[in-house]
Amino acid sequence: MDKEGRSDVPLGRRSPMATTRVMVADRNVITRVGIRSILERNSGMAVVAEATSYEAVIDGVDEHGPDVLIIDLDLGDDTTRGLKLCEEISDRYPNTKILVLANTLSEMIVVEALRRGANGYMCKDEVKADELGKGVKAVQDGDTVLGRGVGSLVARGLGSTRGSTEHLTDRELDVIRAVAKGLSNKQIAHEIFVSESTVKFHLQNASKKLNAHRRAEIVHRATAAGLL
Amino acid sequence: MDKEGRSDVPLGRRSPMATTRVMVADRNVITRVGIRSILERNSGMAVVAEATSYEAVIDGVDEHGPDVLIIDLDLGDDTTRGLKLCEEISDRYPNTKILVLANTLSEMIVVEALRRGANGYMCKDEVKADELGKGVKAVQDGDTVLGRGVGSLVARGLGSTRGSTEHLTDRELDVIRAVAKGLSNKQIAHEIFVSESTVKFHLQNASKKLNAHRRAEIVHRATAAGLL
DNA sequence: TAAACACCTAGCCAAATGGCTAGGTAGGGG
DNA sequence: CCCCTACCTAGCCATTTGGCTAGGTGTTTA
Repeated sequence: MDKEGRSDVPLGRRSPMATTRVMVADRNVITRVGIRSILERNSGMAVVAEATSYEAVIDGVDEHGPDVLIIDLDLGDDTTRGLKLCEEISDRYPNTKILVLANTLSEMIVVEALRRGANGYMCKDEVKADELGKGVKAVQDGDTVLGRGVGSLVARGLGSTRGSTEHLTDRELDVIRAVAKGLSNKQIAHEIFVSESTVKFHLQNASKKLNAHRRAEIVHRATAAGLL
Repeated sequence: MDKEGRSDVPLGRRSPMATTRVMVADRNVITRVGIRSILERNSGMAVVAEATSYEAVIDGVDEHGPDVLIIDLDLGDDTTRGLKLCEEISDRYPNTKILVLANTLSEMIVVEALRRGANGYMCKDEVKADELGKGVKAVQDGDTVLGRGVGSLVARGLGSTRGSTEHLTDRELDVIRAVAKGLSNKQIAHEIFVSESTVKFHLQNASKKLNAHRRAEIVHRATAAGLL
């Protein structure tokens, strides 16, 4: 998996030309083509790489050292991996700015992504064609970009006194996924090899974090947040 | 908005040229641009209209009489409207073939869409670039197209003895939405002005239709099916 | 007109849930 | 070293649920 070396090539601003080198990570061809078209239409941008899986993102960034990585966090069946990827990329390749382009909009994910090194967050369904290019330029310049709707969402979140943005632990997610499958606490306990009490414990904690009071609501909110 | 007339022009195969006239309905710019790029890349196709709302779809079809309408059923906050739209379009404009291009894949929605006049169903995340063009051509030729993954899904569904594809009634959806909000049966009963018994009744029916046994699972499945 | 459907209501009972208190371990970081 | 976090367990009790049976209405459709 690990391709070794290659870090000897200086990343970022390597070209004397003013073209912004963009990499697109999205499992959806239509979206990739769309982004490419929009970006290459007018402004001096070039899509130099594409990826459709988490592994390919790392490889691509390592190989092409793009100025900006446009990424949909949901590249598989575990959005959490997308978050971790942000952390890894921003950590190992600080010259590559990250612009998250998500399908769904959830305060929790937005905050989490930014906390882990993303430089911008936009929502596919909200963004207008020209905003995409501007967003890419902005993150490249070191700005933090929050697309249409995203900014106000986060602002509202910050406004509320409570830090409603605590993120769920792995175990809590395990339990929630099981709940979504319709399992009882007893069944879940058996499935993940803990006692029923523990299952209830995790659910109680998840309830508080998600501000829900019934398991059906927990599932709903977790789904809406894109955690499932 | 409404450009008047134009319906005097005979629809379909109007042009001596072989170009297929396509209309794209999707709220997402990126997707619209992507589809346009892919279709116009090689094959003799032209995107003659776009729409981003349910109303605009009708207007657009009426005005441009496209050969094929590529549509994402989810153009607002109620997928059900997308289904109804299929019915209306295929009813009033039989010369316009409908190719559904969905984000999510749910047997229930697929079957329902086909039943209501859609000529094809593909999933954005699964489709490959060349398949899109082929799909459009195929539905234009009168074929029924089921994209990658869709076919096998439906086949599996038909294979199972049970007609697991019954669709939820309005009332059932009301109740499920309330459940997703975390309300108890009592609260739901109060909210929609029926007795608690009725709420339980609707939930029992929904359970059977969705093959779920717990309200959390009902919410999950309904969400996965794009009904929420 | 009969069947089919969506809709509404009642009551029963075992099981599951939510909300709480009150403990325990192990690891990481200041 | 202590604090914080994630993780695990126990018990209590009121409330909610799932699953059932057994009715009712009005509308649409064959």
